[in-house]
Amino acid sequence: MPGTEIEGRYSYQYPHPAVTVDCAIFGLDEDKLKLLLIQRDLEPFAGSWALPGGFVRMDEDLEAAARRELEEETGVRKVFIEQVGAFGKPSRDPRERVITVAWWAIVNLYEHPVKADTDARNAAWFPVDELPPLAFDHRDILDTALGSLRGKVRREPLAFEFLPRKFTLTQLQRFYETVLGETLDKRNFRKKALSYGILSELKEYEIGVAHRAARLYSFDKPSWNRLRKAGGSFSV
Amino acid sequence: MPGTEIEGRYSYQYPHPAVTVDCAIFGLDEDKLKLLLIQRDLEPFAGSWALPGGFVRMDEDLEAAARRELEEETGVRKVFIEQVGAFGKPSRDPRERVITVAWWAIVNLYEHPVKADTDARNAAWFPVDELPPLAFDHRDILDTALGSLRGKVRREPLAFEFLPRKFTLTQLQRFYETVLGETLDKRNFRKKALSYGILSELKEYEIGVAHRAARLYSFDKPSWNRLRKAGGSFSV
DNA sequence: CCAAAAGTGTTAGAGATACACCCATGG
DNA sequence: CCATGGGTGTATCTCTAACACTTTTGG
Repeated sequence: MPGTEIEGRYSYQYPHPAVTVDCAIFGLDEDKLKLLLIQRDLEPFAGSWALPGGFVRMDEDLEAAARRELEEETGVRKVFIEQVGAFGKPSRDPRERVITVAWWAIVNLYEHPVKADTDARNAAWFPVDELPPLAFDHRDILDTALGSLRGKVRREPLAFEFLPRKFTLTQLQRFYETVLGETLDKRNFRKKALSYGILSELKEYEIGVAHRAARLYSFDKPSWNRLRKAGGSFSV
Repeated sequence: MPGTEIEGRYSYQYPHPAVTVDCAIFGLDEDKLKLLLIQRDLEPFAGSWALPGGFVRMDEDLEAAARRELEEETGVRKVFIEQVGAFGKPSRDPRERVITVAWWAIVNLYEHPVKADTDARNAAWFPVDELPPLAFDHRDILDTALGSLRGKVRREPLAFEFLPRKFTLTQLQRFYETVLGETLDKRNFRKKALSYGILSELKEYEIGVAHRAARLYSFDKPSWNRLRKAGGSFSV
């Protein structure tokens, strides 16, 4: 490695830990932020719940490994994922030294319900504020992931990666309230959301609701790109 | 690993890449933000400049490894360091698969000048806006590290980890201007810095300057803890 | 007395917050 | 006609940004 004295045939002169990726997969359900967990069937921590994860293959990019795990668990491709960081306390896995690179993603929970037992593994969505004890150092990882998620969501228009292409302002507000865990003032929220000029007002409305139908909007990506290039930001 | 079917004696069933830490060590010099680089003497990238780094030992925490590298290079202990994240493109090191966990630190450049050639390695400080081409993917790492540094410095009172215990408001302002790469209005800066109530006005003044001596301040950590607990923040 | 940096307040504008009622629809 | 959520505007306040001159000190 850079700055160290390494010979060509050095491969096993240096330690080679196992490296995994673990994914904090968030979903929204009825105004609750939920997390997808897998119940372990083997030791250590057999029976405990854990973040889905797996080994990084030798020729596989870290992000690709995370996406592979995500897809195996949920069937979802092409969502936004973000790295949380590396976790590597020597004792975090009792079997051997395992360094994990953690990621988070936020997926539409309705479209991807559980898809669990395919692997004979038990999977379930838990509200983030009512989680069971987690295996390994997954509680630490989750806490860091949640901080990262909330920070990112505040500063970048991630909501639109998650919402359907056409959405109501109330859906958008709910998204923020649920992810951030705080309530927002309706009028102020709408004013602000519209003020960036990155939402297109459609000539369509919600259907099938037992009350006045809400107008639909879509995310105007070109406007966002222009705004971003002009040094603009997006925050709620 | 969590969610995967692993047996006890599985050690070499799964890939074991090499894992390193690399450190972006920043220092301030005459209103310039500088970065400590090491000139490589071996292939690959012999002669190129690189971030200091090295292998993570099998029983060593990632942060401990980063601190060890930092201390080897600069002699500095007990400074604030922050993880940037893991970088692991399969091709990033031509010799074998190497995943690196990057960190940044900010040290006092005067107190820790170069200390380089102890290892027969050439080390030097470069202004961050006049860097030579870097080895491996270190340019990527650096760019990410700089973003992380600037974000962190804006939101947390890191300046005081770096400045001497007693400092002038001008020194504080310089710190921010240098790290953030932008100039700040003197009156507004002072007003804001003092508004948090986390600076103690000392009854001492700068000495030995050829102009009016500036008042010294110190960081009042208890006040900061109180403010932080009350949900307060610090931003410039 | 000159050079160099310290120190100090006010104003205007932008953005944030607080707040309550009528409207449209389906059942 | 009722329950449910949709939709709207204003006033206040706080925070930010812009801006220039006098003071102190050492040389």
